[in-house]
Amino acid sequence: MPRAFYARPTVVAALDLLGKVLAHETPEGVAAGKIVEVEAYLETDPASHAFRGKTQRTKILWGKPGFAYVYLNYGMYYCLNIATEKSGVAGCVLIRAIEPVTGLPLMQARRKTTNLLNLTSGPGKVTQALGITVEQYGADMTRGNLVVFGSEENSEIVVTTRIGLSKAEKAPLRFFLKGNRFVSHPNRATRFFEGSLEEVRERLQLELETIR
DNA sequence: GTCCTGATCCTCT
DNA sequence: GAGGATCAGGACG
Repeated sequence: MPRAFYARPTVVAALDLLGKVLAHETPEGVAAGKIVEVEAYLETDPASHAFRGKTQRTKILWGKPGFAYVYLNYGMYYCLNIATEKSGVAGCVLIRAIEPVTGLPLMQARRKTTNLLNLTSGPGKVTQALGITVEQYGADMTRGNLVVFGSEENSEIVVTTRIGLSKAEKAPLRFFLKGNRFVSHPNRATRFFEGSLEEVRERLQLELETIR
């Protein structure tokens, strides 16, 4: 997807990322999957790494959109985010789950499991399966080896709270494809509402006025 | 299925 | 020096 795709409000970009294909090419081969679950992190959001202001690690979130923000979580798992919003505004989308499309044997080898449903159903699993590490920090995702490209699919979207936050966060900023078996923790979070892309976007627009 | 724990290390205070 | 945007595996029902 082009830079302009990411240079939009984080929630809008996050919703549009659902159904797109995330691909990573390495010397080992290509691994790719359809994005089925994401979370939005906003500048004015206590749960966002951007909330406490720019640091060496997080300054990229204020930079140009479409670049990868990768960080090590809990000392052992990497999380992949894509920077959003125009330059000067922080925001990113966390890729939480994909549905395997290409490079299944490679992903299974990296994950050390053949169980399809356990391959990419979580942010740490996605990066492991695709071979994404801190090396991809700052990668331009509008071109190169780590990219997102379009697909036609359009299904119902479910809106919930985000997963695993210690700070009490009740914002409707996690989105996933309804009924998709590759979503992580389908029932753990508080469910707000669901609907088509258009319906969800409209309803969130109302909610967002109180968030932003 | 649910709940709980341990692993492990970078980042910011 | 504390605290994570997590995961796997075990206990238990």
